[in-house]
Amino acid sequence: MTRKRFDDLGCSVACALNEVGDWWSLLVIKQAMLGTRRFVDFQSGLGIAKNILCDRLSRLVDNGVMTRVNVGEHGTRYEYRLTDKGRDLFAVVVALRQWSERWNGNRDDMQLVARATGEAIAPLVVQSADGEALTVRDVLFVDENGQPLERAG
Amino acid sequence: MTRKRFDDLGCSVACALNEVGDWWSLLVIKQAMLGTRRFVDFQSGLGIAKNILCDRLSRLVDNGVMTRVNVGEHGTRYEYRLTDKGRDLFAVVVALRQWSERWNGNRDDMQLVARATGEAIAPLVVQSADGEALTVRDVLFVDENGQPLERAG
DNA sequence: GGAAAAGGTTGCATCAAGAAACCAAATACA
DNA sequence: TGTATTTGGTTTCTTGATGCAACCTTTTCC
Repeated sequence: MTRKRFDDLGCSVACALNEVGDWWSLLVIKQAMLGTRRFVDFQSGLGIAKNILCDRLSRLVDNGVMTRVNVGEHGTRYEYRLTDKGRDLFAVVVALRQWSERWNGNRDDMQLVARATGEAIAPLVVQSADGEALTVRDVLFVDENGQPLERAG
Repeated sequence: MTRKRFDDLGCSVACALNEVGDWWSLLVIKQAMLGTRRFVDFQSGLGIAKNILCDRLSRLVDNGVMTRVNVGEHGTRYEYRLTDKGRDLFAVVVALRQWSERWNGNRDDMQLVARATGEAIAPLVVQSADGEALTVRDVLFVDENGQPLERAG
């Protein structure tokens, strides 16, 4: 059967997962944030099969997350770069990193620091409009009429 | 071939994706954050096949993201609830929601507001230790010795 | 000009996803 | 109390995705 479409579920999260929700896409994006631009570097850096990498890169390009630019002097030699839309996934990548480090321990061989200070970046916090920290218990899902739906416990 | 393992890639993001990185898991978690606890409610709320839902729920339970509690009076009637680890994925879900709304428009039929004020929550911002907003260009990936790796452009 | 690298494509074997049918235990209901 | 329905789940089958290896064309290096 065809893979289920997620963009008609009436949910932004589903819509996002439709674009970057598969096993490899976010890792490709993270690798791009790390500085990788060439096909072979993505391949060796991630250990991904070439046909899968082809498929993911072109899908990311189709969705406007990355662009393919021709850098060959006499023809076809490509670089894949993040667009603004792709770079804006930084918060998602950081959120996943921090969650994994908190609950699974740091299995990472690299760390993320601020360029200016060299210090580790701060934990992401969901905040209200006036700056209060919010957990999932402090929020409400409301429909378009402002009517609240049930909430997690 | 067996699906590639992501937890031995030496990357926290890969490790996180190994637990919640497939198409359905994050949607199940988001649904749980919305208040859903029963098997049938997940099923009808997401339109997911029962065998897939079974598999995802038990995998999430195995990974400590959710718990299965028996609420039957004389036997087996289950509820699936988020653990602290699961609730801590809130920032990831919010990051994905906000990204999707920014770049794909709001296709959501519901909104996320602070329970106390009723106002929409603030956009997530990656910050340095002293509170400066950071983009992907403002950070450095360093290895365990503090040596910087390349970075995105 | 020759060799190697870059960027794919194709074919094949295996695994997961999706739909529907089926099932046992536990409630609801008359 | 007896029956119908709900709940939670398994099984079967078909289709799609994944991983690997081989091959291929253009481009760059020397």
